[in-house]
Amino acid sequence: MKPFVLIAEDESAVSELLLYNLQKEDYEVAIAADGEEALMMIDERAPDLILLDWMLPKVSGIEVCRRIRSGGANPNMPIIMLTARGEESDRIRGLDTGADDYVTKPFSTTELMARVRAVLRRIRPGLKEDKISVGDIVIDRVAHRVMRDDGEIHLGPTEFRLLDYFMQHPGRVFSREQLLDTVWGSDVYVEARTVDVHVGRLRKALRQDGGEDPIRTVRSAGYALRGD
Amino acid sequence: MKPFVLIAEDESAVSELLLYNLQKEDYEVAIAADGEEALMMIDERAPDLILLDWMLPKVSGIEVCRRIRSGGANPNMPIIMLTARGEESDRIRGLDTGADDYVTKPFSTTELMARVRAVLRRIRPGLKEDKISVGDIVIDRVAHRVMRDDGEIHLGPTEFRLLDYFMQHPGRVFSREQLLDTVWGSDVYVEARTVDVHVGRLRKALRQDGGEDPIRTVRSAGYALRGD
DNA sequence: GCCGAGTGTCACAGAACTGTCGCGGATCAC
DNA sequence: GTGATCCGCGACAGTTCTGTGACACTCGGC
Repeated sequence: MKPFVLIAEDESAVSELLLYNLQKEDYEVAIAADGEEALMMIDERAPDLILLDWMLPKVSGIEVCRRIRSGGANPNMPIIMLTARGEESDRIRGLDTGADDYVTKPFSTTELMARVRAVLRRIRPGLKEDKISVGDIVIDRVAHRVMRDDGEIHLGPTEFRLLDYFMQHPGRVFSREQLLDTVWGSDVYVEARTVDVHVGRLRKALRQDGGEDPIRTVRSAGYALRGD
Repeated sequence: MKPFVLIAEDESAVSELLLYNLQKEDYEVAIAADGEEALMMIDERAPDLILLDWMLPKVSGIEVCRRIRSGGANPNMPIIMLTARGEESDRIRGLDTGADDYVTKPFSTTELMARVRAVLRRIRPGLKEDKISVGDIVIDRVAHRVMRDDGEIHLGPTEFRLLDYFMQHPGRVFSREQLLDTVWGSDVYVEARTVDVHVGRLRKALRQDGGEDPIRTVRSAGYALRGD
């Protein structure tokens, strides 16, 4: 179950940026452009986390925050406030609006993502597990090890990240471009065919002890890990 | 069994900082943002230690402290009070609220961590063992000695701390940066490659009597002690 | 001052990993 | 069938990362 994040922000430049980054980290995301819409969506869709702009049209962010806290479906709903630098920043900290965290604009997206993870981990522990297993494959991200049928499998860094990503979404098909974006990073440029080679290497490593090939090729679409 | 620490603190800046540092020292941590939540979690999850803010929304820290001491599951639950400087600090010491220790904000995190360790050691002796063994390696932190197959191994101070840290988390991979942060200290600046050299020296020392290399290199990630 | 132990940095060689290419086989549309 | 794509895989050159010996520097003991 993906965590569902609601962005309440009227500047589309900001909300689009957040949307892009959150989706990349595999959250389900929705955008509300004003306070009224935000309150409606909070009520209807019960987000796991709200990124709430301080200033919003119709109903301000502060008011939204207050209303959440003072009743409604879930008064403990995690809230991260977004505020422009200097925008009553001193008073904000003093006010007991009840946000879980504050971020001042302009913000670093990586920092914000880290805070999102931190807040969600606190609320929904076990969100990012140390160990995942799919079928007979077990990946231990803390020890950085991969096991299959109690035999250890050695993978290079890229193959490890690739398998890790597949195992977070078993069964799902990813295009080469998607894989390059997430596993390699959106900033590096490499040929799409490179993915094929690494998938090949990953398959070879996983087949070592005579196991079945756990990766499915979807012609003209991409690759997927065979779900269980 | 990891010790479980509850942070009862409404300022997220403070609680996040504590969260980060406590997790780094391998405690299990939870945060309560007000007194009510704190009491609930104390009841439900029986923490080994509470870091309790003096001023808390809904139910104050003092009141939480009083309620713990005057009955409930464990009246001897260790409590470290966090108070703002000058905030009735004189009276606090006079009051018999029954906290085990007091720390005034702003506090040094290293000092607070030391106090946390101290309180837990007093309450749960043997929590941080004097001796740890992983595989055939035994480290005695009190005597500052390392044994392997009944032969003593001499290590320099840095190598000793390095091995000590590895042995607290066998199997886990640490990046060079993490190791510098914890083993060297976050305030000193040294090259990341320096870790390699010390790991090399540690390996050499541990290989003295012909034993296997107990340290695993994880390319582009860091080092780990081979778990048992 | 001298000494030895301990430390941080560097340079270099070798190991491990990466991205690309090209070929041949598999699969698809018609 | 047949031409056009698409994919698996071995090969390879280039790059990155790691292990280690060497060396200079610090620091406390004497």
